[in-house]
Amino acid sequence: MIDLKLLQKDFQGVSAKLARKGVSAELIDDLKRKNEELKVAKVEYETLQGAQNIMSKEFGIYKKEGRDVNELKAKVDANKIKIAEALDIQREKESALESLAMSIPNIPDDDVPSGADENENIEIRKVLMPREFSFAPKEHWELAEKNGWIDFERGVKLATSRFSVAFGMGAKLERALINFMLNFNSKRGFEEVSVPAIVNRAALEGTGQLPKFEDDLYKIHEQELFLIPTAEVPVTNLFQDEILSPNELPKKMTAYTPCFRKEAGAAGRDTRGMIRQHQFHKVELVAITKPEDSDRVFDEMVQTASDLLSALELPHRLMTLCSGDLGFGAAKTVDLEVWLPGQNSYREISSVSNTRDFQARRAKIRFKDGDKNSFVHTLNGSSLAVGRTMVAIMENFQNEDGTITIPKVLEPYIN
RNA sequence: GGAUCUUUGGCUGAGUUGGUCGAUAGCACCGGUCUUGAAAACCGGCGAGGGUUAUACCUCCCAGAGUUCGAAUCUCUGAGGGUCCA
Repeated sequence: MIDLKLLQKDFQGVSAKLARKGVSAELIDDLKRKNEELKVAKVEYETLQGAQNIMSKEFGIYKKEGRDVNELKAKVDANKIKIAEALDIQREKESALESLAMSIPNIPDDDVPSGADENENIEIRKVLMPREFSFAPKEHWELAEKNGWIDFERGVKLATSRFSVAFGMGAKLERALINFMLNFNSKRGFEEVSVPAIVNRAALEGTGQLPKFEDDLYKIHEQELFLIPTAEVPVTNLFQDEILSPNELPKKMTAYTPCFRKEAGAAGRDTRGMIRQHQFHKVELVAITKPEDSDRVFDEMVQTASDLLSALELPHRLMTLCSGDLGFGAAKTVDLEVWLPGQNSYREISSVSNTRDFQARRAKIRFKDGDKNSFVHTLNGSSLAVGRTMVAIMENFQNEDGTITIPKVLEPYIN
């Protein structure tokens, strides 16, 4: 959630920054007005409630002294009606403000380039050059089926489209990658955690998936629970509503979970293969830091993901997302795109974001900052999306006869 | 699934004949005295959000609703936890 105090203080600045993310000035103006209206309503209610408290105390004293309370009771009863009305108004204003505020995205960092969409993202650097093929490289779905690694039809049979099944070496490779990634991240100082893949509404509100993106989530209706779209949700919310001690920061964690996404807005995109599945595996990095440390940890996370790709000998490039391509909660994002020779293009395989205090404010994650309590910064990044890593391995390590060489670092995990 | 108990500030834990209780105490934590330094001891501080220049003031004792002039304390519903019976 954006900082309403900051909005009140610097309306021009905030709305200018949000404009870069495509939020209209009218919306921000509306937010500001709703905030002011709530303040007025609160003062009204609190004044009445204060009077009520005083009268109630008097009432007790009157009783004790045996004085007549009829007149006081009449006053108190009259005031009570006004309080009820004032409270109704306050609640109305409160929910109006909240539902609007919760749907406003985070403010992008000043150094994020302006742009409308992914075409205006800026390349930071390329790491490892794509190999030269002496034959026409195949796409991964062809290789996957040919080697018997992935069965797309049976996934559809079991569930619906965009589900698949891994067999034999395909399944082994998946498991090897998860283990390799977790170990790699652990060595970089990220503590391994294992978390639920089902969470409640509060958790998803905390990280920003709700209330706005409910259509993208699988929901268990009878219990108001949701399948997680990313481990970012449970891991970040681990500290929801907590005040952390400064000496336990930064908290750096890594978690493997399955992820579930409806991909509601992606009809027709990547319908073949395993680039865009409803269920996929991912190893995630999450960090909780003091505000002054988040830039440093952000770089660390980007570097970790990039090094992971390098260890797997996968050519990739780093992209700074422009303002228009930035996710809802992100102030800054670097995407890692892996080279796919079969598709002859770079495709996203990891996305590292700094949300600053946006999620912390929603999830109420704070730390003792001297004598006051301040919001932490939260960061998240994939390292990596397992399915897409398998795609990258298949396409980059394919041989002319359609067989696939396993990257050296994974050998100990396969055998 | 049935019965019963329970849910208080980081933790433990008072408070349940409704009214100076937003709340006792211990531990932890922070500051100080003492010490070469540390420990112990002693002194002081110590829940959160809003609001204010700062006070005042308002809200929060699992969540929600109710009774009452007034609820941590009473009633109902729900959620979590314990125990017993299935």
